[in-house]
Amino acid sequence: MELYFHNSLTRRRECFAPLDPGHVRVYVCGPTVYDLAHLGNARPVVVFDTLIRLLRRVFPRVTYVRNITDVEDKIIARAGETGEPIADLTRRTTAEFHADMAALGALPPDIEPRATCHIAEMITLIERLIACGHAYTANGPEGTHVLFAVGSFADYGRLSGRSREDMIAGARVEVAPYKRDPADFVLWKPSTADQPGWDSPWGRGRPGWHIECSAMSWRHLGTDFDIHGGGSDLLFPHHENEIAQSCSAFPESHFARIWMHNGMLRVNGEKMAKSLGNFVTVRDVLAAAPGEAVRLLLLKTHYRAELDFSFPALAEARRELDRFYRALDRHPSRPDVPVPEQVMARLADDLNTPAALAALHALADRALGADAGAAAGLAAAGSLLGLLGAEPAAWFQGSADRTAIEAAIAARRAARQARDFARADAIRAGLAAQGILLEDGPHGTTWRRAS
RNA sequence: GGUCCGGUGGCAGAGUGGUCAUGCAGCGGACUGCAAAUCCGCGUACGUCGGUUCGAUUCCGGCCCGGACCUCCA
Repeated sequence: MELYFHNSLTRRRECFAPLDPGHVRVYVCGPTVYDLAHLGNARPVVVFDTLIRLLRRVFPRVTYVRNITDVEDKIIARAGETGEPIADLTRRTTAEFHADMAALGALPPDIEPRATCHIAEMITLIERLIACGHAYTANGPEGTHVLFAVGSFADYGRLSGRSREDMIAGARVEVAPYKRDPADFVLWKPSTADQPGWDSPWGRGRPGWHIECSAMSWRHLGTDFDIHGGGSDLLFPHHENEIAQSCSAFPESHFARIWMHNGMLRVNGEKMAKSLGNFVTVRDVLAAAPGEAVRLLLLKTHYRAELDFSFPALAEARRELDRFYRALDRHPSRPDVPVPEQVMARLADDLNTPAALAALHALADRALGADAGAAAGLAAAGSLLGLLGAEPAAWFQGSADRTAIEAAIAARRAARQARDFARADAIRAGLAAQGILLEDGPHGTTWRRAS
């Protein structure tokens, strides 16, 4: 099956042809670990998890690398504010990130490199860049910086589609005096005694942000690989700088072939961001709905579009899952079948998850109409999307007090048989007040938690 | 100011040059003691003004509106 993806670099939909059809290699920018993940941080994780699941169905081997940024000025700042040692802060936050992403049904990457474990590779890369004239050292008040010379890379600005003039005209930051060109960016910077630092040819210091991804992708995927992903806000400068560094250090290489960027999560029309204070953490959202509903909410919008988050939308995603699970519940024994063609075709077209979900609804319709094959197809399609992995009973009933509920149902049955409908309805209303809904069917009464 | 993306029915959200998205909500009906669930049916959607075309929501241009990036950001 042929896959097509929108390539940010060419701004076009392209047929996906891996460099090695026997081994697809993907790199996605991971979190900076200094605080709990918010839902915006979770979107690329869920989106690219879904992409990886699709790639694994189509290609024999996939290596998925997603880094952890554990050296960064925000981490230093946070540790300074709270007094928590940096190593503890990054370890704890990484564990919280893992737990939150697992709750959203995201499988771990194959390799999760940490920046602090790749300082040597970064230094090697920076030395190469200096040697071939793409980087230079400059002395500031705190010590020696190494900067990338943007002017030395002819293609700079190609990914983000901006000219050098644009970048200079729009510069809102004060330009450090040691820069030869205002657009030059830091590869290595000096650390004071109380900041984390590593010995280097330029003295004790720490890396700039961008070099780590060039170093880690090189180390784990090689100089050329297939897909590089991340949020659209990383397009510039982060990804632009990665390209400049990697392609300059390895002039014969092309770095990533396809760049995929997910759209931003919004709240009330504005980007969700820590700096705006309008974020909801994954924890907040998980307190309001099961992780699976959160995942579905994220997949209901195409990954490249912006997505406006709201709690009512989350509740709607949960109701949608009720319908899927109801369809599965009709057919308790479901053979393993391939993912239906309709679903595959839609995912193969730039990971069109909303269109694929419409196909899942069509399968649910048929399953509710007693088509067991459709139920099996629905389960298979759900599995590809990282959804519908629970047992319907677990989805509908969760951890409610089964014994008490069944006793109430028995009492209500007796009342109904005596045609005491007032009492029967009172029992039903009492359960409803506890969030338990009853459904009378031809084979007796079943119950579920309200959604 | 520069670069880029988008404006679809009550809401969410795909897609297409010429009968259908889909979901949620709503309304009517069937079923039910009443509900719930399920099933059947319903609602003249494509920001605006021009252009191309036999025909445009879909292509092109202007305008209006929203958002992202240009600084840390998923």
